[in-house]
Amino acid sequence: MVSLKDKEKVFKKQLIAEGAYELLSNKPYEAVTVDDIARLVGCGKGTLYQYFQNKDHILSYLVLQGLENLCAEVEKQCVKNPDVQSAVNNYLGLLYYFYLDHNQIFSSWSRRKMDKSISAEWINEVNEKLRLRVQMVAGILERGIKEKKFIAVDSCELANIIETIFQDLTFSSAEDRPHSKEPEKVLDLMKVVLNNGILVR
Amino acid sequence: MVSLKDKEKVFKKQLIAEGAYELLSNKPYEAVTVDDIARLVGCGKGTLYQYFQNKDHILSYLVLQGLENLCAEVEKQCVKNPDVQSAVNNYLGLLYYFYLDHNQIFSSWSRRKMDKSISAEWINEVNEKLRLRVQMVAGILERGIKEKKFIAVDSCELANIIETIFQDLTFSSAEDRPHSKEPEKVLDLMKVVLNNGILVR
Amino acid sequence: MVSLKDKEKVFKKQLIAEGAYELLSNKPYEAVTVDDIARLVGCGKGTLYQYFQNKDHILSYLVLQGLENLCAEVEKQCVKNPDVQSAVNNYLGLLYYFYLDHNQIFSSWSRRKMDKSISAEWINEVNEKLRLRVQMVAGILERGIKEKKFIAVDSCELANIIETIFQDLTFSSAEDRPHSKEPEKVLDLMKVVLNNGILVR
Amino acid sequence: MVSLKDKEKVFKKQLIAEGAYELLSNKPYEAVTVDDIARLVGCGKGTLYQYFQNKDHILSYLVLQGLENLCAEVEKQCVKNPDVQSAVNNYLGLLYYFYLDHNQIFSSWSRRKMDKSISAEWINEVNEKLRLRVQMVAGILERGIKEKKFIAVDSCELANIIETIFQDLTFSSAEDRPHSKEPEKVLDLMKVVLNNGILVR
DNA sequence: CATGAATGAGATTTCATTCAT
DNA sequence: AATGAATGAAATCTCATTCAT
Repeated sequence: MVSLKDKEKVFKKQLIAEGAYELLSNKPYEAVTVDDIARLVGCGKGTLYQYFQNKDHILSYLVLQGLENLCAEVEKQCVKNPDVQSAVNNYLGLLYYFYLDHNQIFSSWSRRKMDKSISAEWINEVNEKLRLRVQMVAGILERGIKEKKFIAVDSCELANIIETIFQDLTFSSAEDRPHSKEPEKVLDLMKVVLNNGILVR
Repeated sequence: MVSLKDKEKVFKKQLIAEGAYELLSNKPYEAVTVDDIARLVGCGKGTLYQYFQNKDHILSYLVLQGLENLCAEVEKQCVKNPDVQSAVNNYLGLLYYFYLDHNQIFSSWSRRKMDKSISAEWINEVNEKLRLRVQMVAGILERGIKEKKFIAVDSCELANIIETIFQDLTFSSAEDRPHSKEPEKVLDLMKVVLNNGILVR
Repeated sequence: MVSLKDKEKVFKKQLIAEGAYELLSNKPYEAVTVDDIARLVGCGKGTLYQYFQNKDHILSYLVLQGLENLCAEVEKQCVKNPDVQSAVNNYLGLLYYFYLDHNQIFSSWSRRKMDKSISAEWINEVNEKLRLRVQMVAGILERGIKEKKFIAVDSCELANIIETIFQDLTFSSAEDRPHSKEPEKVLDLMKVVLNNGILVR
Repeated sequence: MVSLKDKEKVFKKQLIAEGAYELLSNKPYEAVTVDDIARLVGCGKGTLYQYFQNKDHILSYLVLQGLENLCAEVEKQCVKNPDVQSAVNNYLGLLYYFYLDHNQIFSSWSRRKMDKSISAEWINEVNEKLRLRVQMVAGILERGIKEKKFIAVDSCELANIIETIFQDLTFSSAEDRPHSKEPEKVLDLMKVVLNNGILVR
């Protein structure tokens, strides 16, 4: 049984995470101060440090939570989908909107990782989740290849490419490109291109 | 007539830019100090401020110079190429290797831009160049569509998508993905997918 | 008549003091957090503040209690001892082992006192006890001088010097000096030197 | 040849060290902020960090410099003195006044060392110097024992004890003891006791 | 021109103390 | 009476930029 206190702590941690998410998904890590987060959440700076070990821990938590949610959704909408083509299209949609929200956070995270500012433990947790997801998608692609629906390329490699394309398709620097204003149209076009290529048959 | 002094100034500015490029293309902006650059270039910190207004100016200069070089290359290898299909494939290659080198710098730049740390003047200059290039590519695609070689989609939008895909394909966070070790193979696969899609005909 | 509640309070205060003693006699004041003490004692942080006004109060309490215990022992083993020479030697032993235990605490205390962090009231209480003890020893030395057993110097001053020597003999910085591993031998040597000096007669 | 700039740097480092000495020899390390030192020296906080790696480095520098000066003095006044008894008495005087000045700093230093806050390199440098000095004194005592002027005890141990006695004789907590106001008288008494003991022959 | 010492704003993090439950 | 979550002052340290030489 989980005590009331414990539930409250979990709730508050989530509250802080949400405030941090609001800021960190719109501004780069370096431009968000711990004070900013505390102020938005409506608590003192010190309080944050009761729920997270340090600023990087907050970021890592957001990355991991995002990935977990995405994985669950992929499992539901793609892995369990018997039709590989619609499974892949669903996946593209999930990825697209996911990175539309989380790109800034992921960008910040990989930067911090490069600087070796992030503890190995958190890096491992995230890598685990990333690997898991690519495997799920590779499995779907493999299925499609066996069913002769997809071209016969290395499924893992293709999964990685799709992953990367979408991550960066929503990359922050894109904010002033024309397509960013009509995300659905962009997604549709992406699907057409990915499925059929740009060459006329 | 350009005086000797002016030539010297240009030369020295380029020297500094090269040193800065070496550092800024391998580490995020925040992890590179002005001291680092000065030390690598072999001059005093103060000297940098005689050639650039501030640290952000150095970054902007690198971005702009990179784009200019790329534009010139695109003009030569793509715009002037009568065969649209090989023009596009050349462009993919140029983009791919360009971002392989310049991704960190572009990532840093867009982050700074978001923080409103970068002066409007430099942002405009860069946007100008970006727009110019997309237009060049859109022109090629348009040509291909007219020749019935490419599917009939909005050429501008498609140009943007290609642009973004490649920028992010080389995104820094990719450093531990499997494909990062064999860039040529990745590029080939990208071309296949982009040309023909993943669906078997 | 003392109520049961009062007895409980005294008992609990002592419990806290013992936990604090364990930590504060091994680490400098600054390195021991109120949290540490509460955790060792097995109660909440807030509880400590019901028995002590603040962290400094805990320290002062330990100093005072230590001194009181020592005074009682000195009274028993030295003041009431008819043989002045063995009285003094007993005193040296008491002092030596007392400071072996309490040095860190005394060091912390005097540091806090210098910072004016400690309330005048507690300082006075401690000074009172210190004075009392020096007087007891001075009394013994005086007796020895009258009995022509000790050299005729100012007894108060000599008492102070002995006090200080022993306090600092066990000073924390000594931890890597050779003698720190054989305390009894050190004590013996101290006694010899103090009694007879280092000159051969 | 040493350049003018280098000389200036050494001079300024010394200037900062002197300011820091003034504060750190009167207050415990924790009670002195980096700001305090900078303000006293008359420079910005950042300047200190150009001359010292961090706050602990300043402390270590003071400790080491103090020890070096003392060692030089001991060499001159004691080691080279042919009369062992006056050599020892000179040593007592040097030690006494040295610790009168440096006690707070040494106390702070050993506290930091305990907390493992101080880099191993600096600890080694200081330990080296401490060992050197004890050896010098042990040599003198040894000489005295051979000349049958001192009692035949382990010279190293005795040197250590003298060292410790004097370090702590001037220990900060002593500031309100009566003898602290007349340092010369205390020193004289110490010499008498150390030479002849307190027992009447 | 070139320099690099000086600067100080600003960031993260700790922890004694309070106070609502 | 007991608790421990919340607080925010205060500390250290970094680094882009300036400016006297």
